[in-house]
Amino acid sequence: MAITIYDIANRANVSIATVSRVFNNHERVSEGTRNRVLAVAKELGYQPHASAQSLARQKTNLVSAVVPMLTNYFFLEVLRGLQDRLAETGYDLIVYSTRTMEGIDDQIDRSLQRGRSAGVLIFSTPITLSKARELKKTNRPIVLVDSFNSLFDSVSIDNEQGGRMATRLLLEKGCSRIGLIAADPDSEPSRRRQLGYEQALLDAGLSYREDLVVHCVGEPDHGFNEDAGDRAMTELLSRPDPPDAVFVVSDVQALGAIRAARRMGKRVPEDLLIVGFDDIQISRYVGLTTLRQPRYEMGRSAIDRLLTRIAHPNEPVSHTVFTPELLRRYTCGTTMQNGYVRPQS
Amino acid sequence: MAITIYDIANRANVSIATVSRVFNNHERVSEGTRNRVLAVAKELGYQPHASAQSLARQKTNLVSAVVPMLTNYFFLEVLRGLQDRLAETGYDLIVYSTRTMEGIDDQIDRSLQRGRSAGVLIFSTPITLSKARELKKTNRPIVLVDSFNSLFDSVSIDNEQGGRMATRLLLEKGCSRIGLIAADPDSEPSRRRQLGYEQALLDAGLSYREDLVVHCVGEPDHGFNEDAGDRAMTELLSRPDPPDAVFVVSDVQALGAIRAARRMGKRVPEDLLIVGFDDIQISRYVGLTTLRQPRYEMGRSAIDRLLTRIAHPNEPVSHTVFTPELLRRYTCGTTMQNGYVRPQS
DNA sequence: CCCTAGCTTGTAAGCGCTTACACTTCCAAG
DNA sequence: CTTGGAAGTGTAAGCGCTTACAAGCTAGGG
Repeated sequence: MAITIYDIANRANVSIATVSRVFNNHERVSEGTRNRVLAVAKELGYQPHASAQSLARQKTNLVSAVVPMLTNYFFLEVLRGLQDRLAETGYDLIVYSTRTMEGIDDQIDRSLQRGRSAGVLIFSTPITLSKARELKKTNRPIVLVDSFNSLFDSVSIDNEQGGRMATRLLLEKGCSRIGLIAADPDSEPSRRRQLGYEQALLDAGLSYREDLVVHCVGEPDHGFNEDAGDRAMTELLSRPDPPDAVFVVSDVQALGAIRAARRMGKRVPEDLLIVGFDDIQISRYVGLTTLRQPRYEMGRSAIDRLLTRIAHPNEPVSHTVFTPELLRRYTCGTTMQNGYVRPQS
Repeated sequence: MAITIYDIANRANVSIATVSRVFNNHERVSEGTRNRVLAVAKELGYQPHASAQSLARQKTNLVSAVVPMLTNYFFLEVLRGLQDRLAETGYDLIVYSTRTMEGIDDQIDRSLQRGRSAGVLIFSTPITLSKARELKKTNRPIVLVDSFNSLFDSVSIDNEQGGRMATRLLLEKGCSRIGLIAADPDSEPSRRRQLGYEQALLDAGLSYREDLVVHCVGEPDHGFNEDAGDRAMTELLSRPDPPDAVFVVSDVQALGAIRAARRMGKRVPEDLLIVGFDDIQISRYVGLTTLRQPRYEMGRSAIDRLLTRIAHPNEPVSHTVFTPELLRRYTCGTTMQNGYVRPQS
């Protein structure tokens, strides 16, 4: 078997307590003993056993992240923020991810298992009321990222504000028939972005026109996919009085929407302005105007919150909200300079 | 404190052994007892303690992945493959990632800690001979992904073959001054791809011309970044007899290379053909001809190997090599149909 | 020379679970 | 009526570590 603290103790002629002390950097160990133990440990290639440690210490140095659709570039960037921050703290990260929203509850339960991790980050997952109560009862440190629930700490983005910013930009550009391509109404971010859209219209004295709005329902990933965007735009453009600009609630959908628009003979941005949301990696290359989420910062911030929560279980719940940043690019009529995207001929 | 197996045992009037049996689906527990225990457990919201379990069982259901540069889209896709396969097995995944190659050895050591995980996947990391011996000595299940070492199981791609395919394509297109933009020579994939390039030239009766080759050295991420590609292309095109086609060993670099070429007045693909490597997500939109790595499959395959290794520690080492797939797109003169990329005006 | 304080180290009791082994019933076969 | 075996359950010994408490030792003060 592998070598344990006992083997070291034997060889170094000390008790296991002393060996443990050496490895935990207790003072109160004489220089001589410490060196002897360290030497033996090195010679034998000793490593403390992680499970035994966390059992005895009554705590673990693992943290979990539950992530739906790891496909999405969004998470990658957030994860990077997490990891960078985590590296500074001595915690390691378990990633629970699922392709679909179906399995997500199981993953959450799993990640919550006692003794597994010190706390859990739950990404982009709307929490039902009953689930929230259930989670609260576990009394485990939990931080919601990219979603909101008053019972838990959260780090998210101001989706409404984003929706407003997008719509306002299109209004400024002189558009009057501003359409909306939303995702599945199940999706909270989508709903909030839509809300922002409606407010901006109202503020501008325009009324909400149902014939300018399409929801992507019954699609995979809550409608957050390219084909859904394509279909939605196709639908929108075949209606009697089609829009002269469209706010699409996500970049992935926007990509499909652009494709559809061009296929149907609309020039973007000459005939039709488009604004997306998320600033996924591709958007820069395609010249898609969009709202950037500070993903990296959100990741760091989320870990910070979680660690604080772990340290102070009873402090009041706190919510961190980031404001998205508007990136004006080609699809809203801004001239391009990056060498990839060219105006249509 | 949290509820333990003892609490359940008390309330259900059985011994802790029986409770344990119930939770481990032992037969030899009468229907009645089982139900009673389950009922009590549910009522009290009991969950077994993960660390205690793995300590007692002498094994864990965690698996680690050590990943350099989580930035890279490459890993995301592989991780997806991993997770999908993992979900079928009951294992969970710890992700160790680093921004740079510096910290990678620490992460490896950390991931290798006893009792932490049942096995480790090491990504895209060249292993020095001494490190290899050291790792071998730990006797832990290890699988190398996207790199090769005869001492360990590995899942990788035939980089040489890929380099050959890329170069041959450019030869077929009638190019005679085929350049190469490589990454840092420290990078094994880059070296191998270059090797393929050289072979293909030789096979075609052409000689290797040093003035057509640029290595990206002293750059972040071993030269695998857009700006490095930009600088390399700038350099290449300002030489006396510049290439009429360039094989760039990675898509990220290729993106920068294209940007530079266009800035310097070269039309791609009219004046200059370009082939990349990796098929990152953007490539499709930009119309970059490239070699696709079957990332998803590699992920699945890697987990399979690791699980096999965990189950049979003494079987001989095995190597799985995938062949890349050539994707002919716009930058090698193929007509585009996807609606994003247009020929230059 | 004794006593005490301060270091250093050891002893042992957990942490929460698994599991070999032992024990008690109960029932069918002899 | 024994007896043997199967079924159901309990006892207790770990798994490898941490840590409160106790004990041994040294040196300095009175």
